[in-house]
Amino acid sequence: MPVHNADIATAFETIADLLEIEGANPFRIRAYRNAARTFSELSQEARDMLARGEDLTRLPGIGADLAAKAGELVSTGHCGLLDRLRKELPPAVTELLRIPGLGPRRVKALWHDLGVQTVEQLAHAAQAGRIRSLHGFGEKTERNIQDALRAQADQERRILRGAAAPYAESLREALAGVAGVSEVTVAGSFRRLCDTVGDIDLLVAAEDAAAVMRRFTGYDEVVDVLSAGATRASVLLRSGLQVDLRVVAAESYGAALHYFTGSKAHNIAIRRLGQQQGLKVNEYGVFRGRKRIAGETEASVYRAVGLPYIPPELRENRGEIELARTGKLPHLVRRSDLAGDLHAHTDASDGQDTLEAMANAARAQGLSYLAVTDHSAYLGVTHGLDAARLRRQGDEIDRLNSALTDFTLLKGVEVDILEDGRLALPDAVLAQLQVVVASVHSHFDLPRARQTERLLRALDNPHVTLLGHPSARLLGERAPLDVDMERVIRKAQERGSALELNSQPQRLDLNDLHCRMARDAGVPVSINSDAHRVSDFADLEQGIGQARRGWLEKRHVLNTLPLEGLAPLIGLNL
DNA sequence: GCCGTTTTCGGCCCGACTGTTTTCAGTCG
Repeated sequence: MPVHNADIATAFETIADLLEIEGANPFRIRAYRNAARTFSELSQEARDMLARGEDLTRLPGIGADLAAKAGELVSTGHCGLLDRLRKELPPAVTELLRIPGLGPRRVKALWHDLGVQTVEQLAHAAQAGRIRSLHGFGEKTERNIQDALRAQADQERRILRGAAAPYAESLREALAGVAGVSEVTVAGSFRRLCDTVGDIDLLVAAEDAAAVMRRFTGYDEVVDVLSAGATRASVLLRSGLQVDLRVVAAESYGAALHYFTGSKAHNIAIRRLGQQQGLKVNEYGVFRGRKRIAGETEASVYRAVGLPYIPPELRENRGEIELARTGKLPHLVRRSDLAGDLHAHTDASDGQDTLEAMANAARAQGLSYLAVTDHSAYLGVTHGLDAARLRRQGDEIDRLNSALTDFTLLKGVEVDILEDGRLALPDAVLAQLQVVVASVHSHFDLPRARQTERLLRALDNPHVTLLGHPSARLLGERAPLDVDMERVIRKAQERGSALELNSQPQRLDLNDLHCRMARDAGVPVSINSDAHRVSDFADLEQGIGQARRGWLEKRHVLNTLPLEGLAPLIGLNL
């Protein structure tokens, strides 16, 4: 069995968990966690790097020891340290760390003193009232554990950013209405435009924190107050969403916004950077000794540590700080840069609106071209088009184009990629079209080798313009295809094809890391709506957010080109 | 376990809130 980066990351994460419960040096534990992140975000397989004789210690946070352990995992599938830890501690106890309120010390006590290893055993121990007798535990803690177990059972961990937005917005409005409040911002992963969010983080600048706290904990959607102090509180909404609030004075707002936006890894890196310059960075400001030298705005915080402003979408400690230091931050693509859209449906297949309505809606969104890409006939459920219907649709597009000014409809199709990588329409039909989006809509669980070959073969078809929603994931519903994306991107590069960044909130596919891999490989990304109704063009905003997280600039995005610039790249005669 | 414009040793981000304690450890973000 080949060992993938995700396997290495899981091994290191488990080592970190077990070391933590053992009470090891916290910095050693952090080293394992950092390494897990490095491997999980790596754009190429460590296995391949080693095969090429590359040195893993060049990776951030990987020294001689961790490089050797990664090598051991790749060559043997095992890690001596992990095997030893597993003998000393039942690996199931790491599950207990995921329960809010349980950290390493308490997990260790539960296991050592009560023999509790699993979540089930924990529930039983709590039920029987055996936890309250442990040193450092009490009745309240025991009750909190039971509550946490119940909450975990019926709560999805992360939800779509788009689904969280209305809750965030109405809370924001409620708090903005409190007297003395000058600013309210939704921070956290929501502000970093992550595709999903685990909770909502709200930051408020106010003269009177107590009034804000009262309004927050008394908000009518709140079903539980998890904690509430003088400047910080957490609540649970009826929807199951957790919301964290922090209130600061206006003079600290920028520093607090920076702190509360994260990511955690970015914050740590910035604080270390400050530390090296004799500065202390916290949510109240940047301090030299006792003197505050910055904090009113985020820009002032960055300036104080010697950096230009870094947009929230980049704050993941994935190299943005180094780029900022050298003045080489990317100029991220914006919604207004989009000139067209290369993937949309009409009521000819599974869309809701007519060709003409979709054209008008796209134009109203400021776009100058739209590829009409209804489904191919293969999928019965979507009323796919065969050769004859595609021809008739083409005639209608010709008629509309002659009537439209400053706007062009392109003739296209979203053709299914069959199980073996062939396409669901004959080449002769595809050859008549201007835009061919090839997508996977079936056989999602093929083994990695076959799935990868399938996509490579589809890209080998000379008529394919771009690969639609390449991982086929549906957030919260369907895992991404098990596929070697590095090879797929390389193939697209060889073939001169593009990859889609599908803007549907549930897809956002390519993900941020794969966008960056495409960028590095010189493969253009097309940010498409995959609209099925006129209102769906609004989703492009989310696609742009994902693209920005993937470091894409205007020049990396295919459909920022005007039609005249796009045409030669996709083999189009205007 | 990593790392170096001050270090090859001795540091490693920083503060709020809770509960169990009687001054603070544990957890979280």
